[in-house]
Amino acid sequence: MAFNKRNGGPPFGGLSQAKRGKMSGEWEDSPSQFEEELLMLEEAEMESEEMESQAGHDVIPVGDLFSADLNPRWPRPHAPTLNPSSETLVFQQIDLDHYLGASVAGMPGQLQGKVPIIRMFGVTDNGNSVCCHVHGFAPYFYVPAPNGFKSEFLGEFKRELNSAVLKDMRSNKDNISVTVLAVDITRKENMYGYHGRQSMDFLRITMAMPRLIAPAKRLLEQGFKFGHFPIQGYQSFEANIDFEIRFMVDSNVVGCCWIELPKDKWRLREERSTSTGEVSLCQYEVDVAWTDLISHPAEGEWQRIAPLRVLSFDIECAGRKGIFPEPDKDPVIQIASMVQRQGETEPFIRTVFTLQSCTSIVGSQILCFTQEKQLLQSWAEFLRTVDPDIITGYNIQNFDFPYLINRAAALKVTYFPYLGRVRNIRSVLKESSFQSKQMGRRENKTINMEGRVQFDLLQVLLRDYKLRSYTLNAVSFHFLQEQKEDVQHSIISDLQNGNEQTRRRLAVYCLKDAYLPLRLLQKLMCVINYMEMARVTGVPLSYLLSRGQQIKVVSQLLRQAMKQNLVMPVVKTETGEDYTGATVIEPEKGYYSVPITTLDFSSLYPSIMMAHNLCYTTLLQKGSVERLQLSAEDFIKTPTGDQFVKSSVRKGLLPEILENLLTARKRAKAELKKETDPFKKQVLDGRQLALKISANSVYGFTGAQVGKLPCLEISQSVTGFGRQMIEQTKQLVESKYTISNGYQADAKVIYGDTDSVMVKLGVATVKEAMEIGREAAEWVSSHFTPPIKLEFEKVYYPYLLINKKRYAGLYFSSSADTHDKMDCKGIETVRRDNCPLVANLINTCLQKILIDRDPQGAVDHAKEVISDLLCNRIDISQLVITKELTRTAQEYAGKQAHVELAERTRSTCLRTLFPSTHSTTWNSSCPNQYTFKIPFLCFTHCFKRVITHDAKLC
DNA sequence: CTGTAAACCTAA
DNA sequence: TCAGTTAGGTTTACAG
Repeated sequence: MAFNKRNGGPPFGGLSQAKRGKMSGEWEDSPSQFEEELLMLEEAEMESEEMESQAGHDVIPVGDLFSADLNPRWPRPHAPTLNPSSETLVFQQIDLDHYLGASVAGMPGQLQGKVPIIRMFGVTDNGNSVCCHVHGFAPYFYVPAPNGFKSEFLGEFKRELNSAVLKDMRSNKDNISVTVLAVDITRKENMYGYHGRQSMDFLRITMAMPRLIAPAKRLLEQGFKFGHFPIQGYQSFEANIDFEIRFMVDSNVVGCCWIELPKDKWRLREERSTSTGEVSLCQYEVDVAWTDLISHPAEGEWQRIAPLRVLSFDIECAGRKGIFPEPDKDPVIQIASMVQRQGETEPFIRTVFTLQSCTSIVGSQILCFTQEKQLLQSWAEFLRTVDPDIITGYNIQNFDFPYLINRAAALKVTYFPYLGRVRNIRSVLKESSFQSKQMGRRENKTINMEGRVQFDLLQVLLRDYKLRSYTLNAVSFHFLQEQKEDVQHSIISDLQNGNEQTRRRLAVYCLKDAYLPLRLLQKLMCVINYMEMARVTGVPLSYLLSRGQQIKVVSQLLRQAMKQNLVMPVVKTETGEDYTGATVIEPEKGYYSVPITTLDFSSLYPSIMMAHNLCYTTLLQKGSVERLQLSAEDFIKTPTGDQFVKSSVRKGLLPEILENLLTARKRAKAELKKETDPFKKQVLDGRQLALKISANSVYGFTGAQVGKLPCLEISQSVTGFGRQMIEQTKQLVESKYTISNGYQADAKVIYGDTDSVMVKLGVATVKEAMEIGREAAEWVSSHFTPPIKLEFEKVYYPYLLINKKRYAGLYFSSSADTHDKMDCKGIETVRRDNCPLVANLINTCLQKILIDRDPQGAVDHAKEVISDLLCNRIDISQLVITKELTRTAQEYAGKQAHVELAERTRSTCLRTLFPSTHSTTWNSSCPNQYTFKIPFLCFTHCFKRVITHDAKLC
């Protein structure tokens, strides 16, 4: 395990390679800081619980592991008996899926054969787990009714389609006799394009199970004949919607919302024995009709979060020297787990399962096993007993879980791979790879775990944060200023093969690796932020980590469309030409020792879509203007020549969604200001963030050519308006702020990108630059349609404009007297494809130029560093590009890789500072002289400098 | 030596 | 069956 994610440790080379002899002295000495923390946890609990369980923290023999007497904390709190006829059941839903099963007597839906059943998992306020089977909801899609269709043809259509689908099946192992459950006529309108608010007859086709939708759709598209109607192809609508999303949209359920089952409307399942008895491990297992459940919008008291159980774990494997551990050969020797209730600050279960004996660790429980099989078996039982709602860890998705599953299979631990909440569903490993423009090619492993959300912290960080390194050690240091326990992964096997003391050392390490993800999850408020995102966009929590951006927009679009009786077409994806994006104003490169005012359009693309009512439902396709006899006041023509009706004719769905998102965001921000409870504050902050991100992804959705519903007319109109606006802004500012209008100087827009302009107003102070900036923003805004708004954001003083998308400056916004920060865009300091030496050097140079205003100092500093580099006086860690390290470390393990890498990065570094394309790297007649260039020094009149050194270049 | 893709990463 | 957009700078690899 250590190899993949654990190349953290101390930066290699920086610390001496620990030898066994030295270390054995070390670990018996003082306990680490982490051990002291564990001790404090223990003491705090002893006080509050008065020795509730002494056995819980000793090394206990296997056998009575799961007895509540020995481990009272493991199981969930006792679940009071509920009477369905007189009591309601209320729970927060956290995961949702569907399965095919026998119908349950008394519940709606087909009676024969297998029926789709929605399964919701959740937790009550009391911390009890719930599994709720929702009955009677069937998948469906639409096709337009053919011309001349009448309701008396419905039966025939249904029969013909049913037999066509049956015939199409290659095998029918479920022995399905009915595929089409129902066909109904309904009035709907195609959401793509404006057709004069004409609703048409649509056939709503309900299928027996979700997987029958695709063949039915295909058969109808290819050409379908029924009754006396001629053969014809049908365009399908909403046939590509996930069944879970379909259910959630139709029943008004959003991700992580609270569900109420009214009294007398639900049924409690009996013990396992009967055929329709309990199938899950949950404390309450119930049945309800889909029309009977009540979904509460996340407002007021329904914003709260149930006391979810979050389990974090980490495994250690005994790999062979220099070989990445392989599950069919190398044993799992330890598994550390920590369990925390969402909202609390510390884990209440801290345990390590070890192979062979292990000295006790205060504040945690150690369970020792002599057989690896038994260790695995018991850990699986531990997991099922603790019954976590959320499982986290570091790289658990692609390493720990797959390793455990494969190892358990190799050792034939039959009852290991049942990690979900449904008794008879085996957790299996699936390997898949997918591709996207955003992420590139990604190989991924997945394991099904019904009812539990896998929240791999590495995946969260990869999605939400751009970091130089994603090792647990680096990430912990970055966010927590804390690091892993110091154990080199190369000695893990030695520690295991030592004695109970050395294994204890390993256990502390393993525990900490389970603890850190929990701390990070808390610090970054992942659970809250993701829950808010699930609530705002309406998708299940698990989709946020397993799926892309589009599903979130689809979910919102369908919800909005349903209100207006609009249906979404299935479009075949074909990639065409790219469309034109934003304008980047040609920069007037240089160093500015005067204040530069920056004006920004806030939420540019969303506000353009709102201001001009751009939507699928308002798009006028070719010939529509004539056909619908629209007058010039009814529609607009966008800069790209596309036409859309105005909101007076029809208000678009997308503008509506965006308005809802942005007003909800304003409200959340206002509430955030008033709120004093820190916990509620976190929730609100998570929400406003989710709302902002959601608003910004709507534009991208319309432009995604390989997507669910691309509409390039919308996206190219949006960017077209944007281009027009930035140009107009430049002209407005430059025309008003002139000497002839009584201002100190002629204003000049020196740069601008997409939604911003940087203006040299010719004023001497930051204060003036701010004042005029505010006034200018307001004045320019008045030239645009609301809610488009230009805002004054900041003043840069001084400002170094290197190139398009590359600049730096001191950022003034809160005060005119002191700068908030040094802002760097696009420069080596913010790029992750440079080694730290380059980033630090450039950063220091920028500081010297911008803060100290000492360009010569920058040059001197650069000389010094480069001299150190040439003379081999630079620490290896400064020369490493982390990405390359992780790649190379796997190619050749061990120290040799580091040395080779250092050589490679040293030359990379030299190339960066002595770019061959721009200047001569060295003078061959004078081999000790190098000309170096830091690209922006040219703006400070210290362009090329010659450095002389007397070291040999490696 | 020059020109040009491709790879990478960032700005917005 | 799944994947948000375009613009643009910089370095590297490679062909001619």
